Amino acid sequence: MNHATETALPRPTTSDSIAQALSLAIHKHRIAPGTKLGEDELAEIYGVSRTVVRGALQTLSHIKLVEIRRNKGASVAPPSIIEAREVFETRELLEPRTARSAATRATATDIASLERHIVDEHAALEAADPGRALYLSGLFHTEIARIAQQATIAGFIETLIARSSLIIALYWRRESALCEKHAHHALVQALADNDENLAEELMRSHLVDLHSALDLRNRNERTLSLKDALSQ
Amino acid sequence: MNHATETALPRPTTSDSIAQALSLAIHKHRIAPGTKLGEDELAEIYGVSRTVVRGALQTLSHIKLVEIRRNKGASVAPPSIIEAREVFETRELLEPRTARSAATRATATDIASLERHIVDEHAALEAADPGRALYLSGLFHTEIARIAQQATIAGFIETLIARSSLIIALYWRRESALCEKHAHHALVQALADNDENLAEELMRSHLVDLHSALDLRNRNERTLSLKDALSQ
DNA sequence: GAACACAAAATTGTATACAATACAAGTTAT
DNA sequence: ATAACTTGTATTGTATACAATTTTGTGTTC
Repeated sequence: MNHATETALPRPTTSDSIAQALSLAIHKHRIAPGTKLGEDELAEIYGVSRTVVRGALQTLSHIKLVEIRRNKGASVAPPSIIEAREVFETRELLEPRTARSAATRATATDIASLERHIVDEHAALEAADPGRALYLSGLFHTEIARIAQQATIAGFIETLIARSSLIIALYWRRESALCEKHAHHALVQALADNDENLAEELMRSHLVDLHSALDLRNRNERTLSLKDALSQ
Repeated sequence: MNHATETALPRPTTSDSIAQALSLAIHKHRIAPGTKLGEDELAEIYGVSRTVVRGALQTLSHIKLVEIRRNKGASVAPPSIIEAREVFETRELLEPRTARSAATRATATDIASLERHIVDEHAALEAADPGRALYLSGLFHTEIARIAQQATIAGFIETLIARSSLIIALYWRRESALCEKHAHHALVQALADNDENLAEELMRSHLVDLHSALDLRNRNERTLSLKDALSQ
């Protein structure tokens, strides 16, 4: 049914590349929480068998980006308010400490990489592509975790950021702008100066800002759900 | 070649139950790190198709209990020294805080459950079943995370404990005894008294004790040695 | 006897076929 | 008209078949 099949995607061969593609689409808010992810549908879109799609969906379910219910299939996970609180509380526990480690270990190359991220992020905002901006914003945090050289914690943070994307899709208050530009920039400065205390504190307050920009009283029933979102 | 009689098999039907069974066997040190987990072999043992086994292995690889290399198959993960340090550092970051929350929230039922765990643990030790004792010891920590009512962190801790089991298999120093009985008991007491500070501190020192009972300078190759395997 | 080349076997990756379950529509009965 | 039941269709769960890759074994050459 989807004519975009040809133009759709590079050439994902393995489950992981499909998981990656789906993850990206979810991060960029091209697929909304709750959207059904039918196996046949995805198999056709990506030009592979259901076997491969199934592997990808299982991978994504492990990081709680998708929810699989037995005999019911997979759909993009819609985090509850409780889960949303937990995710941000956990981020507030892990990331400041990680930022501190990153400040200790950051090299010139690392700083350059982070600054490039920020430039891209600004470009996406100017191009009125908030989905991409959000995705890059998450990548920024992931990158800091990588710099901290704690692969285990970095992995946890990565899943928390993925879930944050879903949470933002559901609970973000329109009123509050994505005013992170400043926060990220200041953070990079602290890392460049190897100022551990400042980096930790900046990260903490940045996360608190993010957290408080959510409306965790009731869910935004932003509707949507068309699979055409996948035609990159 | 192992025979089906070795591993206990209730009646696993789905991937998850097989993952559970394998996970248990690994926790109990019935399967050593590095052991190859052939798909056909497992499929025959559990009486299911490779499809199902594959799903189980993928699940276990997500929590880093098994390692899957493309076209090479799955084997029980052998954590490196670096990974071992990371895992315990992360536990030392997460679990004391979690114990604090648990102290706040623990109910009489929770305490009873933990005490039952301890009794089982002692029983396993008396029965000279160190594998089961180790498994129950991990379950004790998992249970505390559950009591703390932070499902997200509890999930992280669960995977850390699973990996700890592998780490202990590789790096545990024979000299240091499993002297946790006391530590666990004191911890339960603190939880029962809702003494948050004490619970946090006890958990912290307990983890430090565990950590220091590891020899993280070079890998113990005993579990992989052929002669040991054949001498029994 | 060691090293290389190549063929055979075994194992994993992927696709397809079949079985089981859930969902929707239509029928009948009260 | 509503409720319960039945049947048909769509979707997921599992098994099998085939393709691709790695590993193993053998034979040849130096």
